Amino acid sequence: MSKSKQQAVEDATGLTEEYDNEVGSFIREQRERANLSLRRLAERAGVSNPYLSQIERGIRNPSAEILKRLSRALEISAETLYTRAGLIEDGPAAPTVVDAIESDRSLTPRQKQVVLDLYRALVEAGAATDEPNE
Amino acid sequence: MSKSKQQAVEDATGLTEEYDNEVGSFIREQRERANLSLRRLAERAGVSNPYLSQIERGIRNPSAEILKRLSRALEISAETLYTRAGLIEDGPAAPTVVDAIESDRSLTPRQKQVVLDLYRALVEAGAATDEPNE
DNA sequence: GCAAGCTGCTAACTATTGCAAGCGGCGATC
DNA sequence: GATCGCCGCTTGCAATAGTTAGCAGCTTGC
Repeated sequence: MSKSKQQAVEDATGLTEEYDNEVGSFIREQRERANLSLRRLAERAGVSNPYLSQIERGIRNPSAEILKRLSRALEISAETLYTRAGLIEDGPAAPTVVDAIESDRSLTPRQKQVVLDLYRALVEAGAATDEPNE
Repeated sequence: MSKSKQQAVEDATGLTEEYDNEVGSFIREQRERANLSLRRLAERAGVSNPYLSQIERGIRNPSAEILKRLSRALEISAETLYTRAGLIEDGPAAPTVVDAIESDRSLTPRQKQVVLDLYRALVEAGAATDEPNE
């Protein structure tokens, strides 16, 4: 092959370990959003709690296996976490909230309706009064 | 999950689909399909060649970072490799509701919290009492 | 024959992951 | 106000990821 792929090598060796620090804070964010203590999430994911603590603070760089368990325990897709960790180039196409709720398995149709109603109500209110941007 | 059938050229490698959940044999197959020697792929991916050898034979379990570099060097998507490595579930285990809400653009962070709280509360309740399906 | 070039693999080593044990702090119950 | 339980964090230590150096085999050319 031609040497046109030097960029890839250079990129690969140069490396991307600079912005993987945000995985930790992202995980912590998701954990707190789920109202889980560090220990509870750790147990749920099958990871030791000190290690999770270090992951969240960016001290340790978790393997994909650990990330996978954490994504499961946090009920977010592994792709999202990998993207956040810089392990996947482009993020997964964000599904719409409505689609996601519709295809969810842990909710009854009635419950879906409730969540959807709330979601739509908030969107309506937000659109009328305030911009989503923080 | 049907794999691509671009096996028009058989290469007489005789490898075929022997791989199970192993990433290694899949990587080796892709490498040979690209007519790359082990050393060349290793260099291209920025990995040492003995290590790549061990990965291909399933002796070592590569981190996601290494998989990412290999996927680039092989010019296949990282998702494919991760799925092959069993690091991404293409199965139903990952509900995307949380992701969808998280990445939604029409909600403020506060509103997201509200919807997520409701969603999780319903899931919890549903799990505790009655499942919508199996 | 034999050196030069490749192929993939083994061995020994270092660096990092990931864990168990244990720390001090904070709120509740007695 | 001591004890219990949970919180997150620090500290060593075992396991393993990933390295460099070097092995044997197999061609090609001199």
